Amino acid sequence: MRNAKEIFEEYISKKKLKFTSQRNIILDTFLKEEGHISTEELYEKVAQKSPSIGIATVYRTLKLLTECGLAYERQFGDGQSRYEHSHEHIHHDHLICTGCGKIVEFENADIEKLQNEMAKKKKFKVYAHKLELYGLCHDCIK
Amino acid sequence: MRNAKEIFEEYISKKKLKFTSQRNIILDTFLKEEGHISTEELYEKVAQKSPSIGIATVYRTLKLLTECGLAYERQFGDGQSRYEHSHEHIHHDHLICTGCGKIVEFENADIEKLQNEMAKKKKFKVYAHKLELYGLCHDCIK
DNA sequence: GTGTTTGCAAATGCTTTGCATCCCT
DNA sequence: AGGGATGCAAAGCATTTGCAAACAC
Repeated sequence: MRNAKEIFEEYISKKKLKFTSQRNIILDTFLKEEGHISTEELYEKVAQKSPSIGIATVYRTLKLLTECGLAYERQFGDGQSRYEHSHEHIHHDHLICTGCGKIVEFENADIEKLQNEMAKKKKFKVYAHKLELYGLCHDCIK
Repeated sequence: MRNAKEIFEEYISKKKLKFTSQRNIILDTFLKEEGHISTEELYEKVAQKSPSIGIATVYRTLKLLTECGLAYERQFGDGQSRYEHSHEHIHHDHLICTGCGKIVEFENADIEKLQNEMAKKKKFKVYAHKLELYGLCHDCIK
């Protein structure tokens, strides 16, 4: 299985783009991150290693990572996009606690199967999906 | 079954807010609308009836309608929030064509059942969910 | 009357873009 | 060498907010 950097380099060269040190650092930092990171948060982590990198470059690189399928973009309704890596992860969905903001991931093959059946019925070819359940977690119910 | 205006008036009085002509017009306009309307689009429709209403009031009223459960807020990734009415509609999800932007609604009780089971397993009490399938519609596959 | 709401404009927050310079290839 | 990439600041959007005047109750 190709690793993330190989996928990125392949995408870069196929599009006749350039593999710069900034893109390398941003990719590494992104891959080390678990969970759902915002551009701002990623920028702060990147700036620790390389303070001269501008946030615009982080935005531009995150867009590239999304295009080549290494990152998933998600909007949880807090006014900014959040990203997570798709590589090395099986597909999963999210339970979001509206009390404390906690995000729990889950994965359910039966739901996916039903989704695909539904898409077929509506004559869609589905490439991606988002499923988010909003509610209160165990701690916040009290 | 209470109609939308009753629900809104009830919410307004419970919160000791005021039922103004602007809120009335915005609610009426919103209810006449089918599908997924953005704040800007709703503002334009409202302005046809009552040009003096400002867009800030539309934003504020839409927030109220969301709070009292009459509107659902959705983000389809085009950079703005879109709203649809929840009243008089059974719950449904969306198929979104990334080719032409078409949005098809569907409803599937089996998926909802699985979602609730999953929430229970993770000890969540779920109040809302969003399910969106992204892909190409029949016309765009060609 | 009094506290909320409104319209306006200014402010905010996230994201994108123009441009001169820099740097892969 | 040459075209894409970068950092910066400015621009762009959608959305929110401060405030004085207007209004609902």
